[in-house]
Amino acid sequence: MGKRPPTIYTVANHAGVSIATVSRVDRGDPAVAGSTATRVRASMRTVGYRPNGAARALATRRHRAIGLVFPDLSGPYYAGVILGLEAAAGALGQNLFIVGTDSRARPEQLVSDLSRSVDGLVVMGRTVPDEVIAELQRGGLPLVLLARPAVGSSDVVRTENRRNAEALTRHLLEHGRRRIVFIGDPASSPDAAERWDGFVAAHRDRGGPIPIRPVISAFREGEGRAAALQALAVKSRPAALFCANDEIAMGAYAAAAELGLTIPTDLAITGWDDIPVARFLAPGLTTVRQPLAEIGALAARLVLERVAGSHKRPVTTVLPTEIMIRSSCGCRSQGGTWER
Amino acid sequence: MGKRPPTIYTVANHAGVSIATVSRVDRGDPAVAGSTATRVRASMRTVGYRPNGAARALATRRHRAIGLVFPDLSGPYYAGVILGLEAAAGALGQNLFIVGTDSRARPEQLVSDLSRSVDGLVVMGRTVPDEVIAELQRGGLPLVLLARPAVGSSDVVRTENRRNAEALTRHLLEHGRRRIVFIGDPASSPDAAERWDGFVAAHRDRGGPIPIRPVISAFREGEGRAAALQALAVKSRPAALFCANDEIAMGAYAAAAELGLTIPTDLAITGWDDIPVARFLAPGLTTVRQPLAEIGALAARLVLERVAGSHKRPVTTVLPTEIMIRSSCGCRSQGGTWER
DNA sequence: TAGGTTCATGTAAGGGCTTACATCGACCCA
DNA sequence: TGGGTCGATGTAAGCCCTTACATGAACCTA
Repeated sequence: MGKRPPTIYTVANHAGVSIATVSRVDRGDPAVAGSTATRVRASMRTVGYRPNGAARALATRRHRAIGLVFPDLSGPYYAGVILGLEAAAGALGQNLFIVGTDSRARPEQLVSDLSRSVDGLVVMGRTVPDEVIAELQRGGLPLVLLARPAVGSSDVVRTENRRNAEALTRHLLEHGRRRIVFIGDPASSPDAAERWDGFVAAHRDRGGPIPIRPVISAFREGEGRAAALQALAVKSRPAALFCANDEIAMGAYAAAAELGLTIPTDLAITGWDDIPVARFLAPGLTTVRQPLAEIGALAARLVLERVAGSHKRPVTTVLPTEIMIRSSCGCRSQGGTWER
Repeated sequence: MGKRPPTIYTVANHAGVSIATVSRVDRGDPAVAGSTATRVRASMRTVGYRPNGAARALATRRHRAIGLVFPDLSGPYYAGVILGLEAAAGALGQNLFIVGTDSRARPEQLVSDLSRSVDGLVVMGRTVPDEVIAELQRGGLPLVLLARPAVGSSDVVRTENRRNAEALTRHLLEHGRRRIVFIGDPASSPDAAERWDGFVAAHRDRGGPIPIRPVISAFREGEGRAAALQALAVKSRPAALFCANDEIAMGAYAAAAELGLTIPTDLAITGWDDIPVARFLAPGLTTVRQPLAEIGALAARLVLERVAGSHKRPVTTVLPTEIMIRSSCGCRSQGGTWER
């Protein structure tokens, strides 16, 4: 019982070579003669050798891994970003650690724990106190911040919010929807705040005392539905709901259905993110596409560049977004035709 | 340039203690006197010490991490499982490596690479050749298989498919829907195969030559829509579509809308998984709930039990599923009321 | 006051790899 | 034939921790 697993020494003995040669074979070093390599590989197989990653990491001083800290792993938005991050990290030969802070008691502890085992870290949203971020940064850990205000000199990846929020709001206003309610909490994230800014700016441009009221809500269907029901319960019902993300918009769809309101005739609804299901809703959801996978991929690349030491100056990248006009804003034929 | 990061020795020097004491402080060993601990912690902070996880892993022979191999990280189904897995792993103090095989060229390579850095592995679906699984198993790596046929003596976590597929099909038949088409490829996964089996069994029970045709499709909205359009294009239009998962069902909703068919009056549709959005569709989607988070959590627990060596005998767990009757099967009032 | 406990800390031997450098033949050319 | 090259392999010094065991001081008891 408790027998030790085979190590590089086991293999070396079995094959009658030195551990250096075994190591070279394992790493595919071409300096090893073909015949030797074959023999060593055979030995590896027969003794059941599985190289120890920790030992390798210790010797090379590289973990070959990056960490991703998320507020919450669920939801299509996060899934999209993770997907892109994972693919990019993988393409660069790195493994990906993921950690969701929502399920954990002490995020700081968790993050500093994670930081022991990675070469760099991607931190998304308001998951970790700035202080912890700064601390890690001071320790020299390559860091990329996603959808989060900058801290010190980290790289930051964000997406364009303000301009398109303004454009989309103007679009609704120009279609005669005067009374528009913003559903989402501007204080919940920098992204939400910027969307709110754009929303307000569009109204200001048009002049006049137009009713603008943010309704607080978490960014999930259930909360969106509740907030929409509340927003629609007033005497002078709004003509449109500007939802801070697509999940909220889906909740708003449900609310509209419950109240017997037809979209977009009685009520226009817009979302944000362009999650995969957005186009399958009936009517298709007008929303703003974020390049989810690209956000993740870019973050991975940046953090790995830092790990490799190739860039020093902190970079803030703002990725473009794109307004996807479908039917829910009242633009196209109603019906639920399937649209790109 | 290239200055080495501080190690345990740096801290020991700075604090005037031995490295053993520093180690003890770092791990919270209560044997250290309070005053010493305080001093050491101060030194850690001032020199900017970040413990090296690889060195620790090497010394303890534990990576404190498990790996998760996925076919594809996107989609609500996978997201749900990952979420549960991550939370459970985190609660047990383990980190989680995730790897999606879809984005990678050589899954075997990838998995054996990953296996160097984890104490155990969770493999989901048909992502990796059985041979590779067997190899790892032989190497003594704790392994849990998810939604995948057993290989050798691994633990397996699955969910109940057949019985509820049969019950759901019978439900449709009893509501007078005679012509039902199964949308999904039974060959694509054991889960799909079992759902198909249940679907067939229900028909057999009712006797008679009822049209049963599986339509091949990947498990995504787009493919579901295409398959549904095809299924509905025949002269004697089916009265119901039994979709192998919810994403396919969403595609079917889109197809129905395009053809001007009302759900459930003209066409009943059922899904599988009960992804979060299912209840927000209009009409609410009748589907079968899988305990997504629980699947993941259970897998994490099992693999960690194996790591700890507490259980040896391979276990196959089949988690129960639950039929969620909403409106799309024709059961409740039509309209889009929001239902649990 | 000698011997025994207890508590805090130190010593040193690993843990399993990578890699700079040394070694050793074989081969080549003058 | 001697010296030089080159290619394949070995030697050994790390990489940074953990932990069994040793040490030593302080305190207690008979």
